Formats: sequence, C-alpha cells, structure tokens
Amino acid sequence: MLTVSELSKAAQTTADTIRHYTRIGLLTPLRDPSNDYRLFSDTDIKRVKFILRAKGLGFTLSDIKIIFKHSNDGQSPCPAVRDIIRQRIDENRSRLAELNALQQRMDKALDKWKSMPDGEPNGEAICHLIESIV
Amino acid sequence: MLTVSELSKAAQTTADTIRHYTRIGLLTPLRDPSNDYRLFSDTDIKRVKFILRAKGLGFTLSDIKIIFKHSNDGQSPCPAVRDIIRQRIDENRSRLAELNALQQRMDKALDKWKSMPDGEPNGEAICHLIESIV
DNA sequence: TTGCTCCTCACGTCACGTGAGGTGGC
DNA sequence: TTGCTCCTCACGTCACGTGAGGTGGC
Repeated sequence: MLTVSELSKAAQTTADTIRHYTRIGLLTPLRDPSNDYRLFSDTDIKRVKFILRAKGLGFTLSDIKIIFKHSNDGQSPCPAVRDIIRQRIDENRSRLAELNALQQRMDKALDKWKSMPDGEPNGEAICHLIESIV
Repeated sequence: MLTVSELSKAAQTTADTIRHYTRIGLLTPLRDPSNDYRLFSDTDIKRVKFILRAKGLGFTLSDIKIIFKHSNDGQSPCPAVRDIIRQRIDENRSRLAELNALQQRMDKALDKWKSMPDGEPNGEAICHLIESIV
C-alpha cells in the first residue's frame, strides 16, 4: 500500500495532483482507519500513469473518467477513445488557428508601434497605440 | 445615458459582459436612484470598444485595468502597453509551440491506431491504444 | 395579467495550487 | 519540542455564462 506522496513519486507527479484525482473520483483509495490516510495499490500507479499519458494526448480529465467507466463496466473503451481524440484534434486545430491569427496581429501591432511615439493622455484617446489598430 | 443593453449593442457585445466589466471595476456607471439601473455615458462606449480591441491584441482584463489606471492618473500608458504586449507575444509563442507539439502527438496517435484493433478490457491494460504511445 | 428589461446573488467552467489550521508517530 | 507527512476545508485562477428569484413600467 502506498501513501499519497509515495504514489506521486512512483507516477512522477505531485501529491496535490493525486489528491485532486481522488477528489474527482478518478482514484478511489482505501483509508487507513487509524489516521484516515489514503492507501493506494500498485494498480493505482498504473492508473495515474495512464491518466498522465492520456492528458499528454489531449484527453481531459472528464474524458478519462468516461474511459475508466467503460473499462470498469467491462466494455472496450477503444471506440470512445478514437471518437474523443478526433474531437480534441478538431478543437486543437481551431485553437491553433486562433492563436496563430492572434500572433500575427500582435507582431504587426508591435512592429507598427516602433515608428510611433508614446502619446500623453488626453480626452481623445486612452492609448493611441491600441486605438490605431483596426 | 445608456442602459446595460443599450451600451452592449453600441459596443457590439453582450449585456452580461458589460455587467462583468462593471463588477471588476473596468466600468463605473452611475446608478438611477429610482430603480438602481446602471447608467453609462458616451465615454463608456469608447471604453468598451477599447477593451474589446485590446483583448483582440492579447491583453488580459487585468492588463487593461493597469492601462486605464495609468491613463486616469494622467500618465501615458504607452510604455506599459509596449512592455505588456511583448510579454503576451512571448507567452503566446510558447503556447503555440505546446499546441503544435500536441497536435503532432495526436495526429501520430490517431494514425497509428488505424492499424490497431479495439481491445477488450483485461487486467493488463485500461486501453491499449493509449498505452501503446510513448 | 403579460412581456420586457432591469437587478442581485452565487455557482460552474479546467486542473490543479495554495494557504490555514490541525493530527500522529518518531 | 522539532520535523515530517498526512488530513480537510475553501478560495483563487480567466472571462464570462447561466440559472434563480425578484422588481418596475407599459
């Protein structure tokens, strides 16, 4: 049996993360009756490593909850896993497009501002640099 | 004088957003004593448009608060604006790098999984698709 | 009475991180 | 007593969105 910090070391994460996963039901440790410490099994090491790996592939904790549920119910989680990652890929593509567009706007602005003086505040503008951008 | 929804229309946003900006102190409307409605001025239209424009350049609401503070104190906000956008550009660059790396991992995984069958749950693996990824 | 806009809490989002205050065994 | 690990709240993060429950004038 492992304590919170032992598990966190074995799975290469923090104790607070382990507590968080316990809080939201991704882990269900036993409790030591004498001091209420969480008691994890070796299987929990696998579970945490699985969680971290899935997160690295873009799965959210709630996605992972669904995967665990299928698996606990004796169903193959694989079809769901394929579906979910397709969604996450689409979302990430949109996010990337947004951030790329933002990056261009920022670069353009900073470049334009190089040739502009700092303005003193007046009734007309709050900051003419920002207001000069379309 | 404008109500919440009138201002939101004039500035092309939602009434809830206007209420939010009021809550956090970016806007400080007067109040109608008879019904406690927020009362905005024409200057507030400019302010909200400024907020939306700055957000579009990657400034956070708390950045914008700082800009407003400088401007209200009679100082030019321009030097701060240049500093802040450089930070936001750096942050966005890191974020983009992360998301690009994630996109590659996801694409690679989905591609690899095309040639792999769905596995039935067993004691060994939770989902062998995910566990097959380094 | 109905319909419309306004109001104020206060919670939810995502995945934790961070105090604050307290416990148990060496 | 000191030091270490553990525990449980409960709030903060970012920018709102969303009920729930109530008001005021046509």
